Amino acid sequence: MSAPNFHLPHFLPYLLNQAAEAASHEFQAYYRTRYGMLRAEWRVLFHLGCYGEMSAKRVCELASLHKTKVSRAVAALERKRFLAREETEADRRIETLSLTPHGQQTFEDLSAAAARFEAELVQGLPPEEVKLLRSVLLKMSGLDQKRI
Amino acid sequence: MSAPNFHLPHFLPYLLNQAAEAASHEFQAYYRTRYGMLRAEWRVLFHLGCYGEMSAKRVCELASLHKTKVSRAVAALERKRFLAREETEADRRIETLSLTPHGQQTFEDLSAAAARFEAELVQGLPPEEVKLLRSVLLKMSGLDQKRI
DNA sequence: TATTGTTATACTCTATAACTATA
DNA sequence: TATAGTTATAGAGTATAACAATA
Repeated sequence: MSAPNFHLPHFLPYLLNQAAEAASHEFQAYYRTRYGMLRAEWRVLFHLGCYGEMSAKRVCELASLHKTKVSRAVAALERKRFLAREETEADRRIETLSLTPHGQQTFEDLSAAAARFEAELVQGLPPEEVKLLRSVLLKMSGLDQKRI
Repeated sequence: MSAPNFHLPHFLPYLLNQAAEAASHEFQAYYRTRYGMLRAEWRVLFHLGCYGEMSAKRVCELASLHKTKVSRAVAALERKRFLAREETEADRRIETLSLTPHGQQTFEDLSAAAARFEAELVQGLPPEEVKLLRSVLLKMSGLDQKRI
C-alpha cells in the first residue's frame, strides 16, 4: 500500500468546519460584545423571533439543540429580559416562550446585523452559486427535514 | 419598523455550522474511539501525512490552528508514538515534525475512512454540485490562500 | 528585540446522567 | 410509565497572557 493521496482541503467535513468558523466569527463577536449572548442563546432568540412563540421542546426540534442547552439558554434570556414564559393551561409541564419587546428589538438588530454579515460573505459570488450552496447545505445539515 | 422577515435556515453561518456538525460526526467518532484522538490531533496528523515533514509553525499556518493548539496536539501525538521530532541544525528553535511508521499507518487508515465518510456524504449529489460546493467553501474558509 | 514553541488559565461548547414535576 | 424541563458534571474546544529558549 503506497501513498493514499488524500487531499485535506478537499475533505468536506474539514472544509465545512473551517468555512463555518470563518463565516461565524464576525457575527459571534457582534452578539457577544453587544448583548453578552452565547451561541445557544442567539439561536433560541432567533427561533422565537422568526417563528413566534413556541415551547422549549419545539425549539429543541427545530434548532437541533439538546433540551439541556435550550433550558440554560432560556434561563439566561429570561434573566436578561429578552424572553418571557407563560404557563400552559392544558399541560402544566409546558411553558410557552415568547420574546419581550426588548427581546424583539434585539432580534431585529441582530437579524439586520446577520443580514449584513451574510451579504459581505457572499459578496463576489454569483447568486446562482449561493442558491445552490444553500440548498446543498440545507440537505447536509438535515435542516430541510424540520417542519416550520 | 415591522417584522424583519429573517429566515434562519437561510443564514449561511448557521447553515454552515449545522452542516459541518452533521458532516463531521461520524468521522469524529471514528478517530476518537479508534485512536483516542482529538480534533487538533487528527488535523496535525493529516498535515504531516498529506504534505510530509514540516515545522509546527508551518502546521499552524496551513491548518489555521493557533500555536498553543498545535503544541499540545504535537505533544499528544508524540506521546502516542504517531509522530517524531527532529532538531534543526540551522535554527535550534525549530523542530521538524514527521510521522512514525505507526503514524503513517494510522494516517492511511484514517484517510481511507475519511474518504468513505465523504463518499457517503455526497452520495446522491450531482458531481458538479459537489465540485462547486468545494470551490465555494475553499474561498469562504480562506484555505485557498494557503500555499502548499 | 523578535521568533518558536510551551505552560497556565478562563471561558465556551458538547454530552450524558440524574433529577423534579406533571401527564 | 412517559414526557417537559432542570441541574450537575466531565470532557473537548477556543482564546489569551506569560513564559523559556534561541535567533
